Amino acid sequence: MAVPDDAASDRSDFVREQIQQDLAEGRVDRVQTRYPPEPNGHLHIGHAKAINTDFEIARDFGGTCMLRFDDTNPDTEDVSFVEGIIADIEWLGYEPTETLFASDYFDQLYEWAELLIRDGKAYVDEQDTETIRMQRGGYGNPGIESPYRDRSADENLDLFRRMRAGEFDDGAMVLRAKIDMQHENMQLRDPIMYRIRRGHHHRTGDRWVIYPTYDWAHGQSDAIEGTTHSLCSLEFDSHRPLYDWYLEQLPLPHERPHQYEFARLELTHTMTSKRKLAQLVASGVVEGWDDPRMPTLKGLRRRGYPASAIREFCSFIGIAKTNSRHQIELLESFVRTELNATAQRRMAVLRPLRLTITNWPTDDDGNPVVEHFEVANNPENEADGTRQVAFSGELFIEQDDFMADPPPKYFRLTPGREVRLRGAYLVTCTGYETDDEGEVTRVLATYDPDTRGGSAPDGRKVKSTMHWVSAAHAVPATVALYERLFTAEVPGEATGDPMDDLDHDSREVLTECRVEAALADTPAGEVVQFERIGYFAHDDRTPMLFHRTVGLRDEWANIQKRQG
RNA sequence: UGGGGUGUGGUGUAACUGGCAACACAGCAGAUUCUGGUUCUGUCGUUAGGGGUUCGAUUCCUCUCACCCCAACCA
Repeated sequence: MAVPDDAASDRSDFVREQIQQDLAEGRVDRVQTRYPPEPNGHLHIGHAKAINTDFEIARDFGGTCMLRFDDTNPDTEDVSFVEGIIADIEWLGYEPTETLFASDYFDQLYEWAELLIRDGKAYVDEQDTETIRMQRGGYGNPGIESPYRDRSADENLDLFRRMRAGEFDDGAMVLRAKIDMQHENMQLRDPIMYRIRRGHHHRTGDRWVIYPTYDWAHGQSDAIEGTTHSLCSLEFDSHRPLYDWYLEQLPLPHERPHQYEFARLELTHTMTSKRKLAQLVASGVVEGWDDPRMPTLKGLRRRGYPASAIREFCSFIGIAKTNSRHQIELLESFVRTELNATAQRRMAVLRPLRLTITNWPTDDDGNPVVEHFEVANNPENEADGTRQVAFSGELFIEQDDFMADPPPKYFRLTPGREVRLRGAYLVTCTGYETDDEGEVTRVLATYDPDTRGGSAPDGRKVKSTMHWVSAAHAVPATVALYERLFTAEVPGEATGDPMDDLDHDSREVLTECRVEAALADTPAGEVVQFERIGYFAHDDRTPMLFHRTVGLRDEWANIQKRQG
């Protein structure tokens, strides 16, 4: 099993402690986990935590981790999901020891079902769904035993074989485990093991018309594969006694696996309901499962979230049994930390405002002089080297970087003030032009020729350094800015429907951006830092389209917020 | 209703199983800085509630409260 070793391996949690104890006391002599998705949808950030947990725990104990598809419901599953899940796990950076399918165990599961029938521990029930549900009791009502509960083993066997042979219609009968209709745990009130379904299965085709339920397939699959520690989410805790009961009835090829439950990952401003996510896609609120606003792994990837940042985040938050919701800001801080170290710096002007250097020289032919400056690709990493950026007398700066009448603590360009154009010169604002509506259309400034490279020989300081592009050398680009898809921290908390908290303006597309020429060479999918703005992912199919991964930390924004 | 699970700063996670409640994110203040970024320093603030055992309780006992899950022929 190959997994990256960037995650902390010295952390402790209730699962790791359990495993240590199992090892120490000789209950197991190896560790095997599995990640068991149903191939009926796309993986999202919540799944990343489960994947991280299963793979990292196995790695910490020198064990193995399988990828097993729990494909026991032909109605909802599809190969495209199998392929998507495999690709997403690989992207996340994990390599399963083996990729397996519960459907490969259908024969074994069937044999074991017959064994239970012969032992008098399972029976065929011919009642309909509604009746069975009513008889299960609950909400203060006692369970009622099915009239078919005490059939002979021979009769059950005959019926079950004919179920498999396709003699009965869908829903006509089911195989049930014979446990205890008065059990206080509802899961043990004669649970369904098999139902008749004529859907086409993505792997077994039409070979089967009966399909095992989750409970009858899951633990047995774990056991067949040799799973030692079966980790799942909290809502399965009441299934654990059933998990154990089934395994106790069967001759297993390995030691018995045990199930442990931990809390799912939830994030603020994020909704991970598969059905509702599908609704977002279907209604066109987002552009697809890989829309950069989606919490899917495909979406996060397109947005520019590094897989390593997602892994680090998952490892950091650890596993616990408390239902909780992590702040999306924490994930974002992991993304920034990773990108700060790795992303190449570039200059990009998102909302251009013309800046004219009025004392800029012309050459012998009367054309403005063009100079080239060498700037660092990443000040955090000298090995990333430098690049050349063209500079001349006509530039674009960010509209936000000039104010004719600035509020307190505004450090940027304003009439009379000197600032630095990053890597180039110190310039002083001498005036500005406006249109009929008073909008600033052009800023005028003079440069100090003695400050070439950006520092003054007399050592004077400026309060602000600003990014810029040369009007004649910059190239156009489209930049998509994203807000949170859901405005509420807990989508749906107020009304019960997450869709009520949807921000229908969560994407702003800027088409007039001017960016430095080097950005045209950015590989598809790569994330760069637009200096002073944020991290942006070059789209993987549309050249010169950039998605904002996450903004830089912005103290000025905080100041403005406080100023109201 | 029955059963199961969980409660620690604004948020999330820890605390050698009885011994100074810590780490991160967020916030605030300062230093550094050719990114209002980064980095560094400081600061803020926590054991759901009552009772009990104990020299000492987040930890043990007890009662109460709150929240989550199960009661599909989904997983």
